[in-house]
Amino acid sequence: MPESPLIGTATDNPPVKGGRREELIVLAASLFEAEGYHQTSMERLAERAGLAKPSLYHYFKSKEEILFEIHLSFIQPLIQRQIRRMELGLRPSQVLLEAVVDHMEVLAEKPGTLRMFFEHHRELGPDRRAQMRENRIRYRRLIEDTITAGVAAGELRPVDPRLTAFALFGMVNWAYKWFHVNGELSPRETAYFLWDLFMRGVQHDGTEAAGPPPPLPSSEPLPELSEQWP
Amino acid sequence: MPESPLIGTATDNPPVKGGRREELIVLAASLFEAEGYHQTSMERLAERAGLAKPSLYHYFKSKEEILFEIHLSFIQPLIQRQIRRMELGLRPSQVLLEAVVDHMEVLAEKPGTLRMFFEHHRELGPDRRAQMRENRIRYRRLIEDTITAGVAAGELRPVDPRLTAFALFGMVNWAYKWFHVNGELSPRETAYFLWDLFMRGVQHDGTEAAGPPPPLPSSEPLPELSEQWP
DNA sequence: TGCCCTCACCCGACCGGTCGGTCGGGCACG
DNA sequence: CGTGCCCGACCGACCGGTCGGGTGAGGGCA
Repeated sequence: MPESPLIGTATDNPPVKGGRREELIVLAASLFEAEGYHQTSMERLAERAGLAKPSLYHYFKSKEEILFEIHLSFIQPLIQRQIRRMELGLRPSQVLLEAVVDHMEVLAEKPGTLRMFFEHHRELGPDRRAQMRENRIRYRRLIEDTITAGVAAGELRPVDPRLTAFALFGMVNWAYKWFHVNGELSPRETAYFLWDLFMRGVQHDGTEAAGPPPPLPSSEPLPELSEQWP
Repeated sequence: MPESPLIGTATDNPPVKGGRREELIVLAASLFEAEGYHQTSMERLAERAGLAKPSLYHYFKSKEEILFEIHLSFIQPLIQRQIRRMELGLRPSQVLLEAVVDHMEVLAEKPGTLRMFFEHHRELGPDRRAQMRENRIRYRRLIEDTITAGVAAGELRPVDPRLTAFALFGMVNWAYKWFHVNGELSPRETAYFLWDLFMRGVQHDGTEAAGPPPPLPSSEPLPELSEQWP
């Protein structure tokens, strides 16, 4: 049984449409990644697909629809997988690690997808944009809930779930800017590095902030620099 | 004495050009933020500036030049301030905090600047893009060096400076996606939250990873989900 | 003081190119 | 003989950028 209609369904919009469509979506993402979304014309995409431009419109109603499908192909499995994981009764920390791994694997397997998702959602029309907004919020809540569960289980110290989720998202999502397939680190290793850093930051501190003292109020910063800050 | 020529200089290109130019740069950034870079025509920008389109070309040679100036107005002060801070002999952790604060303050004071810097650098022409690449790398090295210094000073546990810098950048830079001026947290408070989380993650662990055990090798994840991951 | 020239600043009207998208039709397979 | 798939040719809109010219404040000069 499908999701609530607002959230959107993957490829039921076009009824059957064989695997070619999905190939085109992946191809489009990697082309947009390489040459930029706005810099890539439909003509160019068709060329790379071995088609003429009008043929693309046999598979998609518009360029925006392609962009939207790229979005869906990322967020839908991510949400579903996260839900399943949470149902399995794993430790919250473990759930978080697997979520991070999911992200990093998309990075490796569907080049461009992450960039489109993070940098071009505003180019979607109002309806689709709203739909993606729902999906984003929904996924974020899942992560927040996992964090909250981790706190309740005593795995994490008491933290603000919202801010903490944002921080985790930042660390992980940012990787699309620097992660290279065929780099020294595999997606899984990268995921583990980031997750480990995050977990350490969020664990109970045996010594109650042993390191540098919180300099929040005292650090009115570098007065002689302030004025040259426009 | 100015920087190396490749790195670029702020507003010496146009010789004098009163403060109007800078106003236009800030206005453009906030407009691009609100309506999208490609969705904002020069006509529209002119309108919001109370000018006719040709008048814009009195101040800028092209739309790309505006984009470039937005980039510069962010990265130049950031680099200079970071260099100065490092020369002052503060504790590395303190230097990092101030750097994070810098980011968050730009977010509050120059809306749109961060988004342009992170999402539209690929729209710059080859020369300017290369120039910004230099600046990026340079700034990253400054942060990496600060991290290395922190390790040397015993403030941080031994970590990979490159990966750790990326993680920090992610946490901090991502804030442009969720931070709201007039939200509950000020830029400084937000900076402190993120910095604190980071520092905890990077501190010496008194108990050598007291929390969850590293599940890297064992966690071949959820086989029954794997196949539905395209 | 009055004149003119310069130059920063401004604009209505226009242009050329690009690009998303369409039209009408062709081919082949079940 | 429909239907999935494909295409050459075309169109309309938009947008970055230009052209040629206008205005007025300031400054040198007689």
